[in-house]
Amino acid sequence: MAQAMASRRGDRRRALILEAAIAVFMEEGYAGASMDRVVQRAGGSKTTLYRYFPSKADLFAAIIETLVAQMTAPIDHRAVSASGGLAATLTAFARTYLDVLLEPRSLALYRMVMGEGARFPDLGGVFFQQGPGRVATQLADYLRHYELGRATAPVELLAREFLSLVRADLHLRALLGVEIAGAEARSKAVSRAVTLFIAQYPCQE
Amino acid sequence: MAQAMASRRGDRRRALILEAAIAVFMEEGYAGASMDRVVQRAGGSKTTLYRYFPSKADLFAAIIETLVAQMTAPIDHRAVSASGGLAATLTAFARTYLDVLLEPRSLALYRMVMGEGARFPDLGGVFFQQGPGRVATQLADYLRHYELGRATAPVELLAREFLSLVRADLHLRALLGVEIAGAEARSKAVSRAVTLFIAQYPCQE
DNA sequence: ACTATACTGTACGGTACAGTACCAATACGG
DNA sequence: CCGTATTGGTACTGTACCGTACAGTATAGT
Repeated sequence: MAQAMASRRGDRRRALILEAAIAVFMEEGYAGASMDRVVQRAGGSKTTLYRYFPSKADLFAAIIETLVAQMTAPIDHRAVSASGGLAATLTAFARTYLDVLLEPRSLALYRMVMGEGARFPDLGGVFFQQGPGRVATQLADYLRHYELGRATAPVELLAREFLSLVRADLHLRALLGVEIAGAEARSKAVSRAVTLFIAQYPCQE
Repeated sequence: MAQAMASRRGDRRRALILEAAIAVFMEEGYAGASMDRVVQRAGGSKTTLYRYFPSKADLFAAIIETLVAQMTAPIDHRAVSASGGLAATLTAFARTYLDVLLEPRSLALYRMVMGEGARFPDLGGVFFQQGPGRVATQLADYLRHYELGRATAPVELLAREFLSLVRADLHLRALLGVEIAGAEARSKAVSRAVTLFIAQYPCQE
């Protein structure tokens, strides 16, 4: 079919442009990124860019959507294969979460959503619900199944607290451009978070 | 003296311009804020603006400096007057910290530093050291004096963990534009942080 | 080979912005 | 009341950018 073929070719061009745009927007931010630079990087022409993305705002929306999907994918995958004790599961989950969070793409995504929240209302809400919020919900679901009786607070709250502990100041430092924590610092943050989280339960046993 | 008088008058104009610039930069961000809008809001002329701030980057640096100073002031003050038990002190300190962190000015400051970190290297480092880093150091100093024997980890680490717990996801949600936590949510976050922090110590006693 | 569709290259309109030049007005000190 | 420093107003330069127009080229199915 002609249409199917065209669509496949079009999809490829679209994906190439989008990938180039992600790179440019990551480096320069929304305001700093120019459509001409995207074209230059993608290697096509301005006309084609505007065929797939009618405006800079549309391109930005597509970028955010793509990055969110890329970011949540590994965590979705990890959440399913949860087996073993509580500490081991929490450790594995937290490490995956932290690794994803500190990727350059994730950091750029957070920065863009924060910076352009004013010009794109609802963006922050959608992002939070579909990104960090969903991760917390997944962890809460696991906690709900694992331990019913001895919960000291609602599982949603417990999940959010644990994830905050995992982020610690590593996320903030990375976002501020101070430093991106290395492997040892991440391991330490995760183990401390698990320790503190488990310590909240009554001491017996 | 003529010079002293002139200097005083100049300082006032400078302060007025700076205040207007803070408002504009808070609303529009660095890239979105225009020097013309600053002039329009400050009510002077472009010439005067450029007399005090030779470039947009200089104006931005002055804004950051001012906001950091305004942000850390209340916490510096609070840190000195620490008296009472551990839980009470932690609660008071945390509440002050959280209130400051969720002020619109602080949120805008964080956003600006994060967003323009690429274009202004060292900015993130200086900000972190002088802002959040100093708060953590103050808390660590208090913890060091308060309890020597039964520490489970270095006080610097304990302080950072506690502050992370206080921030929880309230800071992130505010930065993303989801919502700014109200008084009840703040109280709850603080009390949960204190509870979890104290629970890490051995149960005896 | 023919045709529809996708693509390239580039020039252009309109706009916005950083920073400067220049002159008039005003405030302040002696 | 005069002279000096500071300020106001504004027009201007150069540049960068978003988005469009248009004329031509490659690709793929029939």
